[in-house]
Amino acid sequence: MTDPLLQDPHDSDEAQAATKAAVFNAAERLFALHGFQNVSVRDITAEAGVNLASVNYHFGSKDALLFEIFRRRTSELNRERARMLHEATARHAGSPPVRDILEAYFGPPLRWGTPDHDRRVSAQFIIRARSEGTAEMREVLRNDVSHLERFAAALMSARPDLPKEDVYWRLHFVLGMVHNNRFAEFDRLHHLSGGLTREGDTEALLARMLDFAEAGFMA
Amino acid sequence: MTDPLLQDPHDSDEAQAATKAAVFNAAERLFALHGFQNVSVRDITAEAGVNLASVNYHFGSKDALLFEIFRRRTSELNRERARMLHEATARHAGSPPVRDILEAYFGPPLRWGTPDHDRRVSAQFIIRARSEGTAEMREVLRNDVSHLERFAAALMSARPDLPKEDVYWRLHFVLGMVHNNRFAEFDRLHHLSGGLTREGDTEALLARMLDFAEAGFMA
DNA sequence: GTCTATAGATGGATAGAC
DNA sequence: GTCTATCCATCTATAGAC
Repeated sequence: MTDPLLQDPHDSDEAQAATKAAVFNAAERLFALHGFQNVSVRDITAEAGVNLASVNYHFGSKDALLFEIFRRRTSELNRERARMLHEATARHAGSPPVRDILEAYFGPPLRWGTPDHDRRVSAQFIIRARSEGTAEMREVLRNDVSHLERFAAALMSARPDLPKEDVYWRLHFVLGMVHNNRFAEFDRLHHLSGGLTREGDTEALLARMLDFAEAGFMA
Repeated sequence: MTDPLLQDPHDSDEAQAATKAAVFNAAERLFALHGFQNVSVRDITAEAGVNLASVNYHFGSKDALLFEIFRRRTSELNRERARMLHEATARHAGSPPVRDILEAYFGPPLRWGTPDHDRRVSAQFIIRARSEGTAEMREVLRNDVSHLERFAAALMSARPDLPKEDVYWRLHFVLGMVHNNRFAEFDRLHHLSGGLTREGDTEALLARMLDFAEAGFMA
């Protein structure tokens, strides 16, 4: 009975998993709020209530931790987008209209960003990754465009008359609209408009974005 | 004749100004290429061919240097935009159409970004400032919206039927399109499109952006 | 496995010689 | 004013005690 191989491993396993998860979540929140370079391993372990060595023990290094958060969140986001695109395709007999395609791309990150949504920090993390990421993350962002290929193909199918070059450029413009939804930019807009704009109503914002982007695509 | 007050100050003044300018230009280029946090004072002084203490002597600190570059470049950019908006207003008897307003906003940063343009690094510097800037820079970006107010007013005048709230949101979308014109994003688009998109032709890109944004504003 | 103590490296800033 | 040498703070990563 004292043979360690016969001991129930659950207690230590769960404790270890809990520590790892605490580090993961603390890191994601701090990175999303303050930026990658402005958060130290000390900040993370203090926030998570674990000891300083945990980051290296569980993830190998600060950069590896950053990369693991990045991979998991982008994977989840793109899976959700793919699912919505798939559903739109099924609804429209293989070729959904532009608006439905764009909604599959806009919807998930926008809904994640809703105040009080449990994925709000994930949304900000991903936005930060694009401009502040490590060389490794940027390499992935630059080369891993497989999820975008499906959207580009769907858009070409919806607008077969449009030269492919134009579809790609318009997709680029649309990406810019999405990436610009940062806290700081909302603040600025709120200040400029004298409080007229309220980003809290996600569905209204989504509708506005779709109106704008759809018109641009139909030009 | 040995009184220092009577000496011609030009030699030392010019040498000092040359050192300061060398630091300024080296810093702008390195910051634009590699990001603010990835460039050290040592990198800058080595690139400029001056001694390590020059940054602190001429600018006070690394952050103050960063801020001075930021202030000068944004000031120049917004002055150019204001001039173009002013000219468009004069051309159209006080109320230019949406496309001309947008061109005054898009044109200057896009033309700065043209390959081989002498302001190409300035354009990238400004784009980086938005997402990587210091707290002080972000404070300015958030509060100093005076140049945007003129554009918002012009757009409201061009679309008096549109609720002001909509004008502000669409302006926000348009800003996202402009801010997304980074080297990394062009690379990604180039990769996605299999080489179909060529950002080198600035006037063609400007026309594409105006087609898209104008349609979005007219929706 | 957890935690402390510390190594090892880097970078911003500055004193002081010239 | 310019430049070297150095201080001092900060950070990641790890060795070693428990």
